[in-house]
Amino acid sequence: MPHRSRTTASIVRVPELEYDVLDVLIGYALRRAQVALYGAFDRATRGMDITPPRFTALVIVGANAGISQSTLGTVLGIARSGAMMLVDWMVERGMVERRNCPRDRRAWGLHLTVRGERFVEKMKASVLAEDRRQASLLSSAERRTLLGLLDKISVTKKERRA
Amino acid sequence: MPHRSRTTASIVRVPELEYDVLDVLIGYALRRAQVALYGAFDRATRGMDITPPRFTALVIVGANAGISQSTLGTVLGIARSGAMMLVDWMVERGMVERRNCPRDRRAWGLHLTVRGERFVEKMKASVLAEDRRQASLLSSAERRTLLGLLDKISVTKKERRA
DNA sequence: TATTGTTATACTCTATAACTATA
DNA sequence: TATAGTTATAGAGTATAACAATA
Repeated sequence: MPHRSRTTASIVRVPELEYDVLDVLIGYALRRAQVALYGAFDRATRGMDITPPRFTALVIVGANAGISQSTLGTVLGIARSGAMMLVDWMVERGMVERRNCPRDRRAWGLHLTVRGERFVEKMKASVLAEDRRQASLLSSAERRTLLGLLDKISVTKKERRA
Repeated sequence: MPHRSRTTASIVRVPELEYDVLDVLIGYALRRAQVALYGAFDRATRGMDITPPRFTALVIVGANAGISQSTLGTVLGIARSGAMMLVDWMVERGMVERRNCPRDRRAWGLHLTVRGERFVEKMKASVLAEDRRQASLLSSAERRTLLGLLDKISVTKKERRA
């Protein structure tokens, strides 16, 4: 399940066309909405060289100092090898440090550097503002409703069984 | 903006972790929901060698006989070259035919074959059923509300200016 | 045995740029 | 000039499999 690239794509609704079953599929409606929100994300992070997985990784490390690479991968829904490359990227840019983990000598404990903390704050503020701007097409009540409904359907089959 | 691969990924919510700003971002909630719906899509199309772009392309061609490759690309939000490879794939499997376009001799008119029509019907029924099953975590009123809210935020900046 | 991090490799989807035929 | 289709190339993101160190 690859993540989206930097390029701002757009799904244009062509009025003359029939969309058939696509008009009633929650999955397709989600994709259209996500493309629009990715546009907002792109504007918010322009010039920062940030992608959605990088954003998520930085926020998670910032809020969970000492987290391991494997756990980070689980949160992002990617394999260990991918999490590692993501961490490499953050380390190369001086935003994250790998420190020894006292409890498990196999694992690294990930921590934001001071530079990383500054960057994460700036990035979060910018993304949050653009997300709100895009979502300003909704009232705040509608926004809460949307978050609630999305949360309800975000359950995987595995979790439902558990 | 690459599409998702076949592998059913999963974003696991780790209860011990702080999610910080991710909990209030519409964009992140959309991504989680989309991952769950992709799981449903995967189950629905297991063994069919179908991906979301292939599904969308087949449905659109089926509902819009004679459509050109470029228009198809616009609907999917991908470049012409990508639309072409998608059409190659459908043609190789005997689902779609490229016919000469009477109005514009540069373009192809795309049409489903009889085999393609049968396949599309089967595929649509299966995907719709799984989408409903996943969305059955919602009442039908909630489902309509969700579709409406998603539609509201699916407007790109370009469209808003227009 | 199972798990963490690592490395190497391969695959999918998409973009870009250049070419041709037609508009 | 601009657009439709084509071709070739490159890049991002992810998966898988295997290995060493540790649990």
